Amino acid sequence: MRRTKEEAGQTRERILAVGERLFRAKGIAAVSVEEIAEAAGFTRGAVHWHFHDKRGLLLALADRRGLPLQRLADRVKVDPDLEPLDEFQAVIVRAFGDMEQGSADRQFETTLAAFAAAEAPDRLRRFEADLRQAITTIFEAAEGGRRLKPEWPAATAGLACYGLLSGLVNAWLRGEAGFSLTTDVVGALRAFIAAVSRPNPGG
Amino acid sequence: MRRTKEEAGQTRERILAVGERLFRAKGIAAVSVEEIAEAAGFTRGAVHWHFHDKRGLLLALADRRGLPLQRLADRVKVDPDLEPLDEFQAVIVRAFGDMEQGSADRQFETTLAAFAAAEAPDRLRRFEADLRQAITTIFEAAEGGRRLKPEWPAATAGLACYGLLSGLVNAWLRGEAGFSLTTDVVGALRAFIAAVSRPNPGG
DNA sequence: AGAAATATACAAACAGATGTATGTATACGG
DNA sequence: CCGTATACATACATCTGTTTGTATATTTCT
Repeated sequence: MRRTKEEAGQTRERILAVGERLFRAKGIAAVSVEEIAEAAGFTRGAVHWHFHDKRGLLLALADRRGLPLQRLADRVKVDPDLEPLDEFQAVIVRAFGDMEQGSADRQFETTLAAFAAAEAPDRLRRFEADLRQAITTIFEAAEGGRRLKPEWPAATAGLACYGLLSGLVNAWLRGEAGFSLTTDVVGALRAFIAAVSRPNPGG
Repeated sequence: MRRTKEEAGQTRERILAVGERLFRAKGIAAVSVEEIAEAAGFTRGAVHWHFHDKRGLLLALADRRGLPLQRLADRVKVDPDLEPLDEFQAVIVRAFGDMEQGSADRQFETTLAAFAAAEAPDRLRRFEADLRQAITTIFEAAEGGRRLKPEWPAATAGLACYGLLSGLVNAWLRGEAGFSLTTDVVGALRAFIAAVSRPNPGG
C-alpha cells in the first residue's frame, strides 16, 4: 500500500493540479477536500498527508506559481553598471505588460493571493520585505551615482516607490479599479522617478 | 418565544460583542459558532439568523468599527478654501498619530481586515475607490489653484499618492514592516507633496 | 378595537464537510 | 533482514450551513 518516493511526488502533483482546476472552476469554498481527493483518485487521507489541511493545499498552490508581487520582486534585480532608475523603470514596464496579459488566470490568482494574505501573513511579509529591499537597493545605487535629488534620500525614495507600486498593483489586482497598469501606473511611476532623479552631473 | 424588535437588536449586539471578544482572544479559526452562541446565551440558530454565517459575523464585525483604510478615507475631506495639500498632509499626520496608538487592537483589526479583503473584495473595492476619489479631489483642487507642477496632472498625482498611502499603510498594518507611520511614511508623503507642488504663484 | 394572517426570532434536528486519530502495508535505511 | 518511517486509507468527533418547527410580535383586515 505504501508508494515509492517518486509515486508520492506524483500523487502530490496530481492533487495540486486537480485542486487548482476545481478551485478555479467552482471557487474555493464550493469544492470539498473529498471532491478533490476523489477526482485525483485518492481519499482525503492523501490530501491531509501531503498538505495537512485545505488551507495548506491553497497555500501550496500559492507557493507554486508565486504570488504576483513575489514574481515582481524576482524580476527587480538591476545590473549596477547601468543607470539603475532607467533599468528599473524598464523592468517594471515589461513586468506590467506581462501581468496585463493572462486575464483568465488573474481572478483566481488574485483570490488565491488574498487568501494567502489572510491565512499566512508572515509569509507575505517576507517577500514584501524582499520587494522593498530590492527597490531600495536600486535607489541606493542611484544615490551613489548622484542621480537622486538631495531632498530624496534613498531610504525615503525606496519606501515611497515600494508603497506606490505595491499599493497600485494590489488595487489593480482586485479589479474594477478603473486604471491600467501599463498606462496609468507606469505613468505615475515615470513621473515619480523623474521627480526624484536629477540629470547626470557627469554629462 | 419570539422576541420583540428591541430584544432582537440586543441579541445581535450581544453576539457581536461576545464574538469579538472570543475571536480576539483565541483567533478566528479556533472559536466555533456554537461557542459564541452559548457564551451569548443562545443557540447557533440565533447567530445564523442575524448573520447567516460565521463569515457574515466576521464581516459585520469589520463593518462595525470600519476597516483602517475606510476610517482614513472618512477623514480625508478637506476644506476647499484652505491650501488643499497642506490640509491633506495635516489630516494624514493626525490620522497616523491615532493609528499608531491602540496597539492592542491593531493585530486583531488587521487580521479582520485581511479576512474581509479575502472574503468580500467588492466591499473593499468600494471604499478603496472612495479613498482614491477623495485624494484625487484634493489634488484637483490644488491643480485648480495652480499649486501642482505641470508634469503632475491631478489624476497622476492622485493615483500615485493613493498608491503610496494604501500600500504603505497596508504594509504597516501587517506589522514587522520595519518602518513607522508617523516618521517614515509621513516623511515620504511630505517629500512627495513637496515634489509635486509648486510655490503659490499668487503669493 | 379585536381577530385573523403573516412575518420574525429564534431552537432543534439534520446532512455534509473538516480536522484528527488510528490502522496498515510497504519502501527504505542500516 | 529487520526496524522504522512513509504514504496513504479508514474511522471518528466536531464544526458548518441548511432545513424545519414554533411561539409570538407585528401587521392587516374588518
